Amino acid sequence: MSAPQSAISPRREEDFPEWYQQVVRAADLAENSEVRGCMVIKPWGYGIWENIQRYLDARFKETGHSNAYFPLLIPLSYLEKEAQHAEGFATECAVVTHHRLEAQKQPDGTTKMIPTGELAEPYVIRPTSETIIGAAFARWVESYRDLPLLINQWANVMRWEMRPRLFLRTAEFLWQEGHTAHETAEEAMEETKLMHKVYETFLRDFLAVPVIAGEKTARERFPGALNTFTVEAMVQDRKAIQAGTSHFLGQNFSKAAGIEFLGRENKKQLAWTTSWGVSTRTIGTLIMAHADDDGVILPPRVAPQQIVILPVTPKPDTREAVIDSCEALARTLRSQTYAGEPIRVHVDKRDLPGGARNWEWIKKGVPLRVEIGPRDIENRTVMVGRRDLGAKAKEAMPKEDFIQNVEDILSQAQANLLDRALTLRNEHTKKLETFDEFKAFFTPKNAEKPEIHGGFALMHWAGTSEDEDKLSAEFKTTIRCIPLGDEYVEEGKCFFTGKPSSRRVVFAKSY
RNA sequence: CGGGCUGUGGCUCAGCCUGGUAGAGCGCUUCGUUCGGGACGAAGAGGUCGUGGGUUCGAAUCCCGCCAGCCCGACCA
Repeated sequence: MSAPQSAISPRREEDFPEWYQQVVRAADLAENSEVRGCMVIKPWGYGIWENIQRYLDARFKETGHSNAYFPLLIPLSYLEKEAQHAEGFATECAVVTHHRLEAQKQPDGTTKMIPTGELAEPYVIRPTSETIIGAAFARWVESYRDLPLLINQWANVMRWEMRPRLFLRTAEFLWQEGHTAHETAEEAMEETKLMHKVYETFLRDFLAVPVIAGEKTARERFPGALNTFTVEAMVQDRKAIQAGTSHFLGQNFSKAAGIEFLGRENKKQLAWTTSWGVSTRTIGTLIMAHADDDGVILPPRVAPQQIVILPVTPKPDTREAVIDSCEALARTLRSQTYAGEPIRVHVDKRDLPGGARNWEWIKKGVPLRVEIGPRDIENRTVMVGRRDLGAKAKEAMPKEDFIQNVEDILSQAQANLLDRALTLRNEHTKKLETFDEFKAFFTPKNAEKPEIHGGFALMHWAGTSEDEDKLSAEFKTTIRCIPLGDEYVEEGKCFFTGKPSSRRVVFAKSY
């Protein structure tokens, strides 16, 4: 009878991880499958991914990259070529050891399939493709004239994670991985930074998620990389999430794979390589950054549908006129653009109780809901609900005004989400000086049932990887990055070792 | 991989201790009444109780093995 306080239970402050799972379910984004750790991405969730792909793919092409595709299976020996890399991924690899099945009739009449045909050399299902792409690059590169080689692939990869969570950490996930080879270290570093910048812009402008861009410490680096650049977002439980990484691989992988070329001085040289990736994890980031206790809130730019029109049909005799009016409005809106693309509009004509249908779209996070009923047709008005202003927000406006201003309204919704996320991050980012302050910041007040606490701590740091281990063991905090901006540069003293430090780093708990 | 817990209609779960052969709420279908609104009533569909074995006249319930999932650790995009 009476509607619950909020559509999602528990609410964020009650149990954030459970809230997250319920939001994913309520919005019909994805579900756990029968395959351990692997999810089924449902149309609404996949629609988000398609938009992410479309945006990023355009940026990659603009910056000179081409798409290609490499095998899912990697010869085991390839993974052994780069020692650090091999160790980094060793504990999470699925291994293919057989290539055929034999049907065996059981006494009870059933059939069992027995793997036979053992492979001489097992294959590993790619956890990432540096090694096999490196082998291809070695074949493709002979001269400095073949460089730079700028390749991206859209693919699935598999990492046998211990504790999977929808979107955030699944055994199989979708991503793009860029792989490039260059003549000089400078060029490769420039590429690494360029793609890092692309990711930062993507998160901010497209997903409305502000990020701190920075460099990883040695402890947090990609296995085999000389440098890893990251973009770190803060989500609503104040934890950090790594939303994209760009790696400067130096000559490690060229050495391992033999990516050699004849240089301008007729000398054999090793190429300098990079790799960079963004995964379906960004969908989890998006949810945790923006969703509220009534479900997902999608920034318009990434929403599969930006506007859903809901015909209000109280009486059968006006139903057809209302639907016609909705369809006409949809056509008008679709002929307009937002952020350079035709506006995506859906008319939900399903014969469902109006309230239930409305709530479905609230939980899915569609940016604008537009209701049109018989009275609106008479008055030439529409009821507009902006999801970013809350589930209940609803405003009547003349239809012509809405059509005139729809692009602005979408822009405002997009900007509002970014502002809100930025405000949250600023509120929970603190410059701290002492170990005691650090400890207080990262210690929950209620140890039994830890409340949402902490955030980003900007600390002076001059410690070692072992010191990072200690802090990680005691507080579950890690250095998320050494941020790039000038605002982090200042003289001070490391809070842990007391040694002099010339810039602050970002400490946080993370996903 | 260690420690704890759990597997029962689509979903959430009760029943298990004290064995007698399956229940609720939500969801779904149909009909009616409502309806600018996450409505109400009635009727109905839907379950080899994770799996294999054992004990028993009889097992969702007791015992053993296996599998899967969840939570807490270690690992991670």
